[in-house]
Amino acid sequence: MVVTRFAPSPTGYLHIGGLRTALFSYLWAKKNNGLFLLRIEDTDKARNSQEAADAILKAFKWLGLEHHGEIVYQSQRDEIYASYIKQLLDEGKAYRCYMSKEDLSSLREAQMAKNERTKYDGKYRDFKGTPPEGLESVIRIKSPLSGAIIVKDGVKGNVVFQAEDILDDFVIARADGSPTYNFVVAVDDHLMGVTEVIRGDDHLSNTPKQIVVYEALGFDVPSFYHVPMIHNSEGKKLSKRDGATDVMAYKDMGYTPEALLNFLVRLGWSYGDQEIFSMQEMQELFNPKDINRSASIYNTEKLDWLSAHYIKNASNSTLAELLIGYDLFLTSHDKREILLDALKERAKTLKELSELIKEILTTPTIYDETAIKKAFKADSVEVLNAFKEKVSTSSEMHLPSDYHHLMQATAEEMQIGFGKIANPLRVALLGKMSGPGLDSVMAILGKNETILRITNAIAAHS
RNA sequence: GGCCCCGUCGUCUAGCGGUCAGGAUCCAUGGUUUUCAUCCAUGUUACAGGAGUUCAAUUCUCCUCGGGGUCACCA
Repeated sequence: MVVTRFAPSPTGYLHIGGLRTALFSYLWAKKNNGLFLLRIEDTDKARNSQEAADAILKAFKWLGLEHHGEIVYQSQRDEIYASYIKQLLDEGKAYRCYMSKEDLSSLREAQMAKNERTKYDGKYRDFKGTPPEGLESVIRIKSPLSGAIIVKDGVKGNVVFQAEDILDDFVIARADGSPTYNFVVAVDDHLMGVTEVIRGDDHLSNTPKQIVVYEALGFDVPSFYHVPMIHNSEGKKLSKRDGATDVMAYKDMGYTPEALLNFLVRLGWSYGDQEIFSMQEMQELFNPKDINRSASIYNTEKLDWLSAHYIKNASNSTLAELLIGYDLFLTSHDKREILLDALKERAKTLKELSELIKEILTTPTIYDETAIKKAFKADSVEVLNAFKEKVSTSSEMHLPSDYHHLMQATAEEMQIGFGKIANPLRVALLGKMSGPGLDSVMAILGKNETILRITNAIAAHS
């Protein structure tokens, strides 16, 4: 069975990059009828917060990404880690190191001065004497001093590291006894039964250390897929300074989960020329072996296009429901279909759509000057009056076609082109030159509001 | 700096020795439309550079250059 996981450290909100690796992990588990697990990496008590963990969960909920089983909090697993650390100690695969932080940093300085790689020198690796009195100790794992460590990576291929280049006896438990990242990752991934680790490629150089832990503990090493970074426009790793990287900010901007997820799944992954993926399709088609090797630059042009696509293809009832979040209760509006049909292809986000709706439903009080100049000619008042007269004396005015017929009749009777009536009417109804078809606008507004707006415009400009 | 990864249109990408280097987005132009938007059509733009291997390299190898990541008692 395929078991994947997402393992954020709760130091802040869920950002775009994390969401993408979470999505990849989720999709791969789904595709294989496997498990997608969630683990909160909060071993560093000083840096983590429950609020941050909750924020991440909230984002998952909005996006509809569901994880299996209980959430694993590393901060609650001290005894488990302690027992494995004890095991390594007992087996002689790890040892106590009494070097003080001061000594460690002067060791580093000396190495840097000699232009050597900074690493722990193994002073206590084979220490057999009596432990120094009153000194704190950390626990270090015995790493191989030489030889190659090969990370078999599903996207990068086999990556070979030389032990002497990168390894030293790294700390697996701090002075206060708490375990460190590279240790707990390996322990938890094993205990949780994780078979495939999909994560950012900033973790690639940590992987050899984790392999050291896996091997010391006798665990099977899972498969790795290191996903390239998402860069900002400067080509650097996406950070919190890059503006809207909080996933929930996209909700506020009016993007839907389906648009955001579709956008993200195509960042670093592709399936031929296909651009549009429903959640269903993603689950069927995603495969981590098709992940790109190179980093991508974050740019929301395509997100906007995707978002517009999903909005104009959404059903009116779906949109009406989403719009409730913008204080628009179209569910009870009898002109809902006409309104949404007319406006949904003009909005890139739900927020825009809501603004468009509010705008059209608001009686204009100011009229765009250039529009007046362009459309409100000397004979316009006469034309509008004639049209208004027709509207007021007609009884059944409901459909766009009802209004369209009256516009046509007016134009014919006055022997003028259609534009002679449409242009001033547009300004009268909307206050500007652009907008949806007028017949739809009037059907949405209804007879009384239509007459009112025409009357207002005439009064303001005659 | 050591180690590791990466390098196709501005951006997201297809390509897995022989292609007019394809699609999408963006931008521009034209058409449709009473206007705008949508939609449709058309167009501009890319294999970082240099050596090799080969009958043939975007594709394989090496070097250079460029970019990124990582080197903690953070994750």
